[in-house]
Amino acid sequence: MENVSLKTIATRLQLSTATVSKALRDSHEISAETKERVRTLASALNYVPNPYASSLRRKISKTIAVVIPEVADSFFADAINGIETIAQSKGYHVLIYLTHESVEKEKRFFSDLQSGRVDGVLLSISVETVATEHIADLQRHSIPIVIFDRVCDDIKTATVSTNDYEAGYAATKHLIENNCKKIAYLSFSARLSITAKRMQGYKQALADNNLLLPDDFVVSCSSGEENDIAAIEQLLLLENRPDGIIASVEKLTTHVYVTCQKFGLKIPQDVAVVSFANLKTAPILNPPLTTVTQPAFEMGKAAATLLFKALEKKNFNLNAEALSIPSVLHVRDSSNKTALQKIQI
Amino acid sequence: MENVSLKTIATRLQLSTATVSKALRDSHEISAETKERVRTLASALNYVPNPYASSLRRKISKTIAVVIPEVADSFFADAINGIETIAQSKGYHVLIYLTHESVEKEKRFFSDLQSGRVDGVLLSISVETVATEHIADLQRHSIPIVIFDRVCDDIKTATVSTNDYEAGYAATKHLIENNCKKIAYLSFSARLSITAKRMQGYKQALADNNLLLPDDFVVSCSSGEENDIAAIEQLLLLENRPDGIIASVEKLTTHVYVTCQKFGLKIPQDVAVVSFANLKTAPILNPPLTTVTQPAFEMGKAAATLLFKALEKKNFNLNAEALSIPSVLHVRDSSNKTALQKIQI
DNA sequence: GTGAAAGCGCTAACAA
DNA sequence: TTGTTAGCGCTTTCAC
Repeated sequence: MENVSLKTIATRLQLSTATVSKALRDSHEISAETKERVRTLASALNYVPNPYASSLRRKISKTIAVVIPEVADSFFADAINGIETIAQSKGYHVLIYLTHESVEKEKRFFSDLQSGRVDGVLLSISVETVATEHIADLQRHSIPIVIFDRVCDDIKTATVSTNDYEAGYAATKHLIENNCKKIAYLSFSARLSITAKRMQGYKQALADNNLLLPDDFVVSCSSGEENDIAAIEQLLLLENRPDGIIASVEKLTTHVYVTCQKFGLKIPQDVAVVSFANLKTAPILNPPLTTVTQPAFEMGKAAATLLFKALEKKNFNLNAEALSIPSVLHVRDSSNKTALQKIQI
Repeated sequence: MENVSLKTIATRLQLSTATVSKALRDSHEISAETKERVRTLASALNYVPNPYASSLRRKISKTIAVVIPEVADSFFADAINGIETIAQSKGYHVLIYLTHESVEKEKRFFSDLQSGRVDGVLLSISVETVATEHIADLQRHSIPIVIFDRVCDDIKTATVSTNDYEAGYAATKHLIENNCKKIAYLSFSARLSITAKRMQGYKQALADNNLLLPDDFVVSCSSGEENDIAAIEQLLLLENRPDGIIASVEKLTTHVYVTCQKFGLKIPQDVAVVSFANLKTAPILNPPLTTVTQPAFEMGKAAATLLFKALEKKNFNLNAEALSIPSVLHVRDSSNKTALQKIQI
């Protein structure tokens, strides 16, 4: 099938491509009659403009990039959903890049994005990302970036996050109120904003309740599944083992549940559990899991909305924006045998 | 920051853009010395070629589109992972389009893709898709398409699926072997290849075991969460209620579990359950869920690999390809109190 | 081994 | 209101 271009239409209608182009973009300088003729033929021929030709000329791509660590995580899946919803409504296209938690990949993506391939970027940094020159580099190319969830203070731009500190505090307080005295915190990587803030909240709640805990109650889990499991097992084998656990990321939940079962520990009687998770199956776990649920979909929408504001108004100052959307504590049996609650944090 | 182009490098080196272009593409007609000078300056200036200019000229975009119903589903999340892995290794970019089960959106996406925006498409059709003209249209523009998971016989192209019929059969047989006599099947949409084939397997297994069941043991669930829940409740309130349930898609699992609990029905004693699902939490559900697990990641990789074969060899015949990667039946407590098994179907 | 010139399909400035 | 011209940044003959 031969491709139809502006020229095809122009020749057939004895017009110039410029006129056809303007007609299709509904320019006021074209007569109603010509517009009509052009539109009719265009749709009859099934004309679809070549976006790259337009992009080359106009220097805008109508495309954004989403750079995230992974998709197989309820948070990111929901966030993409939110992003895609907004992008679709704006007629934008969405490129997906997965870093798989590797800075090297992140850097490669960012370097490529200097090419003009996209008009803006939504980013959630990899766990390895400490230096942020690659991000600043892209900003110097005037590509607006909005960082969501896993933010980074070094990067001067808009952020969309949730109240991680308060959530960590609320989760811990909740466990304390349910008679936990020895609460462990499973960290993902202390470098990551989200885990760090959640941990600060956890520590503050402990301090506010005069609970002093040994150092090994904060367990770092970020060096592979095997190691994570080993670390969790070690924690639960401590003579002075915890009676409460806070899992700072969703994927640790299964390990905690499995390990408890392996050691014959009952949840919540022996160990109460709260996870930062967006699992749709939380209510049907054994036992139902108390979760801190992030507003993933909303965060995706908010981040995309901010990005489009920056794209639409060039004098919009992204640096001034730091949105926070609250998480929700869903109390279920894993931390509490009695009431089912939904607490806005 | 001003953008560096081929021209920038050419002027600085007193060369023509043609030479620079060839040097960067490592053409044999350029001297080693010139290549070296060009490469050095290019990397010093942080030159990144404009993909759209190249695309316009060469008529290839190094980009593929993934058109799927949703992301917030373990199968599609894992599949994207597989797709992205292959795409990254080929230096390709991935555009994501979510149909949210709407043909209208699917059609709009396919119409846009006629523009030359992508070199190929990976597709899993929406539940509403019956007519497939929009897909054939795109094929007429010589864009190779590989359909995965939710295939469609009307479309003449390569497919990657799993052995849905056998999986449906195996799941049913498994329940029968575990003493279920009245097995219900929760369909998603009978039009969809996957649910239809799973159902055929289910029916054949029933027939092979001389189990005759009333029509209302096949329940259609595809008209919204509310309705799905109502339908499942109705099923479990039947006087002659099922003692086994097969959920043909992941998202129905929660509804089944919740409804059973609501009615005080014990899984598996009162009702055994098997779900087609890729839930990472299957082992820690209450009770652990017996699943038919699709090889999502592998299917994504296989589909992408096929697409790239078609992209690389223009005489590669996609129509001849119909790959099937087997699912696995993970037997857990929801269908069986005793042994834990992993059965290759 | 290098360069000049044309052109991919579109848009924008300027004439007519 | 319409058309001419130039050019976005790159690749590709083809000449030198």
